[in-house]
Amino acid sequence: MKTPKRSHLHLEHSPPDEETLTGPVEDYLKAIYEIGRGNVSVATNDIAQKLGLTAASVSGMVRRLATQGLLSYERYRGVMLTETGRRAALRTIRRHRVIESYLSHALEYPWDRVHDEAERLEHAASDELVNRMAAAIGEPVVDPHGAPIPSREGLMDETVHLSLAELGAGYGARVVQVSDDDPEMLRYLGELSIVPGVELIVLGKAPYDGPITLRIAGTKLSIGPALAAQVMVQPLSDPDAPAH
Amino acid sequence: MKTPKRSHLHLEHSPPDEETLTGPVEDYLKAIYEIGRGNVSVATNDIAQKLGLTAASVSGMVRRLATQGLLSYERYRGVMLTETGRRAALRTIRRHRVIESYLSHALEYPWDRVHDEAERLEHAASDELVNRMAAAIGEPVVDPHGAPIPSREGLMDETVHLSLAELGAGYGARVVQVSDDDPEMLRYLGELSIVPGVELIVLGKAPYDGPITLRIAGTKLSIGPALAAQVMVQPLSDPDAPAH
DNA sequence: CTAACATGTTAGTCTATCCTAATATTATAG
DNA sequence: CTATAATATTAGGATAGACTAACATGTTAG
Repeated sequence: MKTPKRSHLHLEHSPPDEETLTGPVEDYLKAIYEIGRGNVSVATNDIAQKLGLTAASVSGMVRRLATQGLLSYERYRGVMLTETGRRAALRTIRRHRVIESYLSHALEYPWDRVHDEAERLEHAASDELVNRMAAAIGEPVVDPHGAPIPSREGLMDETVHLSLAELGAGYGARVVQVSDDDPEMLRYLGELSIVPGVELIVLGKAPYDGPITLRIAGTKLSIGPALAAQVMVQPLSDPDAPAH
Repeated sequence: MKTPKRSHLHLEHSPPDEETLTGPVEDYLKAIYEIGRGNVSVATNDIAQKLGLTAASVSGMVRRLATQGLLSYERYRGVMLTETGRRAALRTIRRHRVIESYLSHALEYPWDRVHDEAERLEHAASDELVNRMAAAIGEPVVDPHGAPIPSREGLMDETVHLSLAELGAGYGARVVQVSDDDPEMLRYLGELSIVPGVELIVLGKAPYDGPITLRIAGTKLSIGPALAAQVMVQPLSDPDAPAH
């Protein structure tokens, strides 16, 4: 399928027969994918907020992307990626996450700094480079924050995880993924050893959105619910059972 | 010296208090540096040709770069980098060559493919990334084609080398550097083992721009003068002496 | 020293991407 | 079921970067 399907509108100036998306276009597709988990209709404002743009800018861009067959768009009704758009988004996400992993594993980048660097490199790196990076560090399946890396074929694990804030008192869980875009928060989580792979137990939750008390690797600590909401976990089978 | 000096023109719209050069601007500065070897006045047409643009486009851009203090410009008279422009150019050249070296050493990129990849990455990679790459492969001083890498402080070996085409018959020499931007030519040179570091002897030069006969590592071969002109060499002390 | 050629610049467009301000649509609270 | 709030879109404009066509300046050959 070399030629992307066109939408009903037909304002095109040059035939978009390509795979030569610009940086901003890749950013839009990625944002739309990440907000909509791939196949839900997404609101203009949410895209604008995620990209740090005005809603007006998003309206304009989204109209053009629709004429290029990357998404379907009904005004005032939001936006949904087409299959072509979805593939492009996943390609960019793969690049981003492989680059993050490579920086972390091969160049000892601290985990709070890989995101910004990858944000720029993802638009410049060729597929060949990304694949070589992935091979060099053993084809990782998650990035340093625990986010799943799409395969070369464009498949990604889309499991939705529970957040630590949603976990009931007494439950044990393994940290699966943390939000990746706030370096300061990442440094703080790192200090607390709240990183993908570690196991923890929720000792207690103060009411009215109060702090959550945890035990991690023998240490007791407590964090606020806003932070806990950024930490995705996989509950361990048995309440009160120690991390196996 | 945080504030770049302004030229006579004063059309600026936003204060360029920067270090935030765009990709195209970095390309212009790099091209001007490479054509002028750093401190010679450079012609509009030469810049246009090097960048694959029209002369008209270059005229326009160059005027803007002058208002930003990156180069000095007198219309119809060519262009010369300021100290600020020179530093920016060398920063980009360092990025390019470190990236080429890294791709080659750490990711086993073939030497004919590193240039194009670096051409895109050089605008996206941070100084931190470039420095980590350089450190990871032992602070190389030349790139895979033998071109010198500017230091972090912006100093570069500017030695001008003889080309193989200029070398007299009977002379021995060590290949120092080859032109980097033609992948096909690089593959061919690689097949012939004409790579930086190897020693060779010019056995003969046919007159009227005829082929040049060489011995490299025991093998005899001959190449045309156009190709030989792209190979820079360091003559070895003694004519007829075998490569020591 | 001037005509012809080479080289360089300006004028006027174009596209991509963003913005602000004004307007339109949809959703919601009484 | 309307008035208001929330959301989204259009209108109009800016900037960076590129192009073509027309014009200007320099250089050089007789």
